[in-house]
Amino acid sequence: MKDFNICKNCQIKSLAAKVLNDKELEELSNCCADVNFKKGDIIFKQGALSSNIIYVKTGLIKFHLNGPKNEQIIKIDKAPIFLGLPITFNQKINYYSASAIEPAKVCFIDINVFKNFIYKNGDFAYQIIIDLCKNEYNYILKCVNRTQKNINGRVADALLHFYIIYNKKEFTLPLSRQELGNYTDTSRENISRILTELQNDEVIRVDNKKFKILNEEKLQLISKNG
DNA sequence: GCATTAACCACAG
DNA sequence: CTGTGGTTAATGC
Repeated sequence: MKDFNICKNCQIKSLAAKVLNDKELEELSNCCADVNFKKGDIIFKQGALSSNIIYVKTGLIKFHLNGPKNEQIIKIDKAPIFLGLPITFNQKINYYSASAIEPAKVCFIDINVFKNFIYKNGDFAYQIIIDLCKNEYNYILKCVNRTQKNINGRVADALLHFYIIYNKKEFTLPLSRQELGNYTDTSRENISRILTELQNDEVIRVDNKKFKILNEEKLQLISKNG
């Protein structure tokens, strides 16, 4: 017997789902499925067919794709987030991949039911648009920063990003040096050098994957000025 | 010409 | 997979 209140009782509803009424939430419960992903699991893959709306309830997600030369990490974001709404609505084939880099609880939602909410419920549609707008802004910001900041600034940005994600100055980096390079548009060699340099300047402490931000002000300065 | 920056390669743990 | 050193090309002063 399917639990029709599963979405209604969900504590990590999206902003969009929060504006649904009881009947709609029941409908949603009837067409969604929870799936757990382990660290490193691919949630959807570049080149594959996209058929569901995907909402991540818990976990950390890496958006990545095979570029002309290397694997590129486009962004790293924590739950709760929707994955690939533009793909699901606009394309058929995924033009990038999404992976869990920390255990993730993911909700798959039937595209047609989701579309129906958009047609029928303006508040719901509005919340989805807000979500897309925030993404647009973040991508543009990231694009400019990536082009105009030097490597030190970009690495500092990345570390500050993880500081925001974990909300702690001490964290375990869920990426290899190679991946951190792919994320900050540089080589693993440069990452290696910059991290030891930051450590020598007592801006951070690094022990393998364990990071600690010692001097946030200085890290902010590097992020700003390189 | 000299310094800086970053990419690329090679080799060692 | 990482860290380090050497080399090189591009750019700016």
